[in-house]
Amino acid sequence: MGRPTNTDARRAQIVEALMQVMAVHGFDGASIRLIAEAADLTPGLVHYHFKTKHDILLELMNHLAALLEERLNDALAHKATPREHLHAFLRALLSLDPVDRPDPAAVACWIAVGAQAVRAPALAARLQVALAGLQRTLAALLRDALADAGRSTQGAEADAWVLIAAIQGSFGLAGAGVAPRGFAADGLIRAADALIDAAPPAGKGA
Amino acid sequence: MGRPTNTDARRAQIVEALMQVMAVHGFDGASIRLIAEAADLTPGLVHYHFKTKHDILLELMNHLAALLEERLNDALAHKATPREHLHAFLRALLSLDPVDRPDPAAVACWIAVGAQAVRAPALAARLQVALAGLQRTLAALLRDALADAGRSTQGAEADAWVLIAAIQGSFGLAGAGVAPRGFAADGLIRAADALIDAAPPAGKGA
Amino acid sequence: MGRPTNTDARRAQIVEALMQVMAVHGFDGASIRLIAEAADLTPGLVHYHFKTKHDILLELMNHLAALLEERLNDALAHKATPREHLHAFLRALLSLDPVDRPDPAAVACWIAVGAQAVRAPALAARLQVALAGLQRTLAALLRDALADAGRSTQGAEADAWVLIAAIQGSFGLAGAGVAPRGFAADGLIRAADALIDAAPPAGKGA
Amino acid sequence: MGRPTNTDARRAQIVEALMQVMAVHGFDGASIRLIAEAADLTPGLVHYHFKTKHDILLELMNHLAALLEERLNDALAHKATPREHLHAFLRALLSLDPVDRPDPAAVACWIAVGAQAVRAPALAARLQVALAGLQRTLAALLRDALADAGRSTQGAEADAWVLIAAIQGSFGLAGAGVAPRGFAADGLIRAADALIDAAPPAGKGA
DNA sequence: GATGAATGAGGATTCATTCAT
DNA sequence: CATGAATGAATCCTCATTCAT
Repeated sequence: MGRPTNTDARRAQIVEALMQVMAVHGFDGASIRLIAEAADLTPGLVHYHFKTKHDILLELMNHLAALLEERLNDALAHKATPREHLHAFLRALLSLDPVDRPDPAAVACWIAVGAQAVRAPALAARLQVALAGLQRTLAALLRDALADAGRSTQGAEADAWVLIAAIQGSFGLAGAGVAPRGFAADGLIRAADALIDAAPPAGKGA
Repeated sequence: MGRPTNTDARRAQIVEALMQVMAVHGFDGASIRLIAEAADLTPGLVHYHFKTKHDILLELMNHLAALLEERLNDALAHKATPREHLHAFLRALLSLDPVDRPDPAAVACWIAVGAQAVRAPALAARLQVALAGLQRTLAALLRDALADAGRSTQGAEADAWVLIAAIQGSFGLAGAGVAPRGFAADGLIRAADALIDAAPPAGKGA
Repeated sequence: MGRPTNTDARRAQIVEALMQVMAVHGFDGASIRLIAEAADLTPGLVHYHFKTKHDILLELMNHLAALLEERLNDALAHKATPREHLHAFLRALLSLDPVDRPDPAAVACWIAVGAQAVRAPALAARLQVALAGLQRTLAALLRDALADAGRSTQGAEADAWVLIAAIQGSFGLAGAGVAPRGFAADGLIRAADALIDAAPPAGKGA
Repeated sequence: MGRPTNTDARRAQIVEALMQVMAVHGFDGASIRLIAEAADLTPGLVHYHFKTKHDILLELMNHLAALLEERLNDALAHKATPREHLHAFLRALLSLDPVDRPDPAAVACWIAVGAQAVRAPALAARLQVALAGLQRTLAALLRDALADAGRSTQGAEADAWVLIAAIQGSFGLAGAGVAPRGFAADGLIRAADALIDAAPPAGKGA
């Protein structure tokens, strides 16, 4: 039966390496040589496991999406009032939850992946799926909180997109060193609360 | 005596070409050859007018900042109620105002510039200045609207940053083809209104 | 497992190619393309084995120094009277010994390397080591010959430098096609003899 | 009659600039831009006065030859004993005469020109003429000194070449930072004296 | 699986030279 | 005379990818 395959481990190793390198150098700056060095492998071996550099990026996208989903599930596991639930979720997304501090490289990559998606349709498709999932979860949480506050849930869908845009944007601002450090989590929670509180009362049929 | 200078025109031409190419290929993908072709010049001439490719990017950043400022001033020129003022401003930023549709390339570039700023301190500095200016304007508008609504203006600064993050983020989402087309302007205006309506009443000293 | 290395052979091949090309075109004229052609390799491969062109030059310097040392040792191996020893050494350096005619490219390179050393500190350092070793050997031979002739050995150090300067200079003159062909060896041996014969007698402790 | 020509002054200015730049960067490193900057001119104007970069080098060679000749004449003007005469001449060549310290750039250029002469026949020819003139002068001085010392003048021609080689070589060693600073003048004068003192007596017919 | 040599295209940049003004 | 734009070839070097071992 020969030697047991280590392909999965190697692929994970390479994807992780791309994430680290890409966080610093961007996708174009992440040469196969740098990736191989970060993974402690040879360039040739990288291409044995991935046909092209772009394929590594696709797998990294999957990896990031999985990390995100995991984080979401963690946030949803804690039972609390709907509004606290929403707060916990936003904090988790923005990585400020003190219990579980994630890889800052993942955040940096998220921006880089977004920039790259403009010109890589396959990547954009995967990103869209991940974000759509995120939006669904967020919208559900919003609906719960709105209902709990006796408000119409009609705007939940759209509000969820706005919050996601704000999250995505605050990653970018943080990456560029713009905006006061730490404004994001507090600001977003304020905004979410405002969206709930300013929603029209549930009332008629809506 | 001597040949008249056309440097300013040429530089503008090259910056414009970088913007067009960068919107499609990103900064790293915008080779001097592509830029030169887009500007209908020789690669050598591009380097005659700009010492390095990065210098073109810096000038493009200035150009984008100028476009932004112009758009801001236009938005502020129209007199109206404070809230309408704010709405007009947000619409202008998101380029959905039917009167004055801007180059979509500028929007695409804005994202690419943000991604590049992580690795280019000079660029990040320029971006920071531009965004800080934008935040000041937005905060002022918010304050007016809050005051007019009899609300405390205390949160205006922070709220302005959140709105900017949301704007920046919606550019990114749009670029990646994520999120329903056109959600941005309506969503952001809803959010801005919510932030105003949910603010505590002005009242006691706060 | 894995492909066997041929780096050492390739590097030697490239260094040799640089030597041939440099002898004709100088260092600046020795483009990577020319070097690769001379070595029958691709330009890319040259850079696979040497990070920069300057690195090839450094290794060439080492190569030349090794060739020199080899030649020196050969010359010192033949036993004879001290003065004959010195003559053999000078002839060997000037490459006129009919028994062992060296690569004229090596001589041409020696001049080019000297000219380049002005601008390349690392190269200058290596050159200095090689020449200092040469001077030590030459001074020792001079001392032997002086002692054998009953002369003071005090000036041996300085005289060795003068001889080295004359050797270096005659390479240059030969390269430029100046000076009668073949003047160098005879002239230098005459000069060495004169320096010995004109030295003050050993006598008092000096 | 129009504006008076300033061509000669401009050409001299450019030649001088090449000398300064070449002393630091070598001939290949001396770009037209650098030369123009050093001469406080525009690149275009440089090519108005010289068809090619190589032409400037040729004129520089002439300039250096003229400087050399001037220096020789100065040295020969001082009357003294033949041997003192020779000493003065050597000191003058090696630029250690405290009365008239020359441009160190000229010395640095001299080496660079020599290295370039290998591949520029026209340059080599001019260099040859200059050095042959130098050799004639030096041989004459040697002959005087030999005759004055009652020695045969037969070896004067060859000895002059050796001294020139030593001078040329010591420039190179100095440029590369090799050899003890200042060894050159003293060493060469010692060598010249030795060549005279060790020459056979004039005697029979020589 | 793994190594490392090899390739070829393409990257930014420099530069001598020409020429319109 | 002088300026400065313009050109095109050549520069070194990097890189994703392939392949022999």
